[in-house]
Amino acid sequence: MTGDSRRFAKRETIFAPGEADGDLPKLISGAVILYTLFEDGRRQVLDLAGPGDFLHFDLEGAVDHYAEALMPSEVAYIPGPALLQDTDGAAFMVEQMRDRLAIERRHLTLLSYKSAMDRLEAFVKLAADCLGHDGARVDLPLTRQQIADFTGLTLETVSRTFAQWERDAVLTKIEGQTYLMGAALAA
Amino acid sequence: MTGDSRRFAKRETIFAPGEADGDLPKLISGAVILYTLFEDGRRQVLDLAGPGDFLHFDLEGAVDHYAEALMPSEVAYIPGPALLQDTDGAAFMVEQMRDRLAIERRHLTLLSYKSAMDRLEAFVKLAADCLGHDGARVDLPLTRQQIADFTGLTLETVSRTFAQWERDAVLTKIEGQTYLMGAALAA
DNA sequence: CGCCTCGTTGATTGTACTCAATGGGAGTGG
DNA sequence: CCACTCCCATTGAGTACAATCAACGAGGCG
Repeated sequence: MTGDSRRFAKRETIFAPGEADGDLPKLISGAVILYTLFEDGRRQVLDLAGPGDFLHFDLEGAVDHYAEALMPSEVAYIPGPALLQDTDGAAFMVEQMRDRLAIERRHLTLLSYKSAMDRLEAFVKLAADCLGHDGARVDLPLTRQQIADFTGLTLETVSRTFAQWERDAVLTKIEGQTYLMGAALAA
Repeated sequence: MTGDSRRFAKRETIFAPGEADGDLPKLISGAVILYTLFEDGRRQVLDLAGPGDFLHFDLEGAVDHYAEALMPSEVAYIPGPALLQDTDGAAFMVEQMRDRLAIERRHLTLLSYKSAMDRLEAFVKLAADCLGHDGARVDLPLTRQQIADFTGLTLETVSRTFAQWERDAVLTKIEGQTYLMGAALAA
């Protein structure tokens, strides 16, 4: 079930729309952001992927989004058609897709919130679940712009809200991109 | 591949969270809305389903959303585990899930738009694709509140935008819930 | 008729967007 | 080492747009 694998540097593009060759890219380690690009240059982040997640499920058709490494990452390429031949493999793939669907729906729910704070609270929790966290410690290897593109806000609003949270000790920057979630967020 | 089937009246609940029995509900005819309910009573519409769509993919685990008929609908129950045993069946299911994922991502994109008009324009197109349309004629068997819950707006904003569109002949109400999309929307 | 749900329209307010300027850190080259 | 640049982040001021609160209208049904 393991196939070829490749390593990607931070900020490197793993694939772009239109590329698909029957192999399914599965993230072994690192973190990846999936997004689409509009004509006007705006980006919409579709998903975050952590170790174990598939980056797309297109066996043959054209993928319609970009994948970019948020940190040094390793990607394995699983032969898709072979996976489907096997009953256990098919069940595994269905389970993976169901998990993705559930994540997308949490993302949908996030975007339905009308206030910036509600959205960002949901974002931090979702990112923690997608990318992994150590208790109340979370890594957010995203730029403010990427967080904005994930939450449907502007980078300024994201910046202001995080600043407010730091003042209120809801979220504390430990160092770099690692934060400590306060009681209000840890739930 | 066909199993039992059941008919549901308009506004009837097809299933609620927590119910799942290994059979996959597939919509034969009609239209269905999938949504979640928050503690505060707010609803978030997750998806619209038309003929041929599965209403969930949970073989055993608990479903986490509601399904409600938007019009008289018929639902077939496909034995899920049996479907997975078969190679063609598994491929079919994977394809269905991939389509759902694509729809959810369009929905995500819709919710990332900041203006009410952009969101509702994307909504009308998405609903047309999900529920079917006859050229520029589209049926929107949703209440204003349901459209609001789909787009993350309020029912007042939806009402105002539709009124504006009727004045500008962007969207014309033919009768009841059937509308005619103008050039601006037909794209 | 009275009741209820759904939809429309109006007036006001608040929040996040927009435009704009400044600050800070990483990397490069003299 | 310092000057320079570039990118990302922060902060400020003003504004626009949708949310909110509220009243009213239209249709369906017992």
